[in-house]
Amino acid sequence: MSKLTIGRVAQAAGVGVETVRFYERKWLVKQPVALSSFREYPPDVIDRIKFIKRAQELGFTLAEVGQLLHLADNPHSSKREVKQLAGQKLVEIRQKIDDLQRLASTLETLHEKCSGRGALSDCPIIESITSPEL
Amino acid sequence: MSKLTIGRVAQAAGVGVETVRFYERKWLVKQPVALSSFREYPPDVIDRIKFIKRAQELGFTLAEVGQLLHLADNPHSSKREVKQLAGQKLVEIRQKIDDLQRLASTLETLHEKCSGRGALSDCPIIESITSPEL
DNA sequence: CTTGACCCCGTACCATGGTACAGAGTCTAT
DNA sequence: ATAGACTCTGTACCATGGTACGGGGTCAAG
Repeated sequence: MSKLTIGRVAQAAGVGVETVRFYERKWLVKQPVALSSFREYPPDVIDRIKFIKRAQELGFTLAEVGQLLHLADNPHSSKREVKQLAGQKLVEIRQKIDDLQRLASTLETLHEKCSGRGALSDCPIIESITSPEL
Repeated sequence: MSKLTIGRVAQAAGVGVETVRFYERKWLVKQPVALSSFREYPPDVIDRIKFIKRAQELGFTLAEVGQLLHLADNPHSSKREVKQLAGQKLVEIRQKIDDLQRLASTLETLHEKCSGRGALSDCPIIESITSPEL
């Protein structure tokens, strides 16, 4: 008992079986020592997979989740390291927001300037794409 | 004269030769009628490629750029259609901004709550990933 | 002892927007 | 006529995060 097959793990963690194997290939989940010919997981792997999913929701790539897990696994790691990862990610996200906001305001201006009526001639959107004149 | 080789076109448009061929495969640039065994482009293909690049900067995918080009090529198309594409894109971008802002504020809260000092125990960031309790 | 459910591995495929290569052909200038 | 620069086609590869499939092996219940 207390050992889980990959199917049960996947089910409990809310992912597909293939995803668990994929994470294993990416070293996010340790390959379990199996006595039989099937993988046998300790129950805590479920939380590990949920951790991965949650970290992804927070914007971390799998490579970064790997770093987070490595920190969480290592008794010598510190809050500083984790905070730094989160800080970097925050900077990245803010940058992306900034880019998108500039994009949105350009597009918004064009959208407003276009009457949306008649043939394509003098369409401000097409014209702006044709000659940006920034 | 007045016919350009792919190398000159690419150079003039600021992209690689492979990119021009890639656009051709994606039907964004018409395959030119060649008398010789090399592609021979009319000069206006340069503007077409610049259009593609500019539209990408405005957030359109190549598939959407294809639609825009199709509209721009077609004498029966209307401002309405172009405005609609721009409007859809605008909605998409605003949605993305919204998502990222919620992400940033979550991450910001966690980042602030973490002292960044000491070992990993009780790190609010790790704890939040471990049990989201949203 | 057979059926069905599950698992194994390896590989290929999806979208996105290109980039890079091999091995060949062609064109231009000297 | 030959070197060098350019071009041709077709295919494979990059990152990202998986998903899907083929062809088997294994395991428990009936």
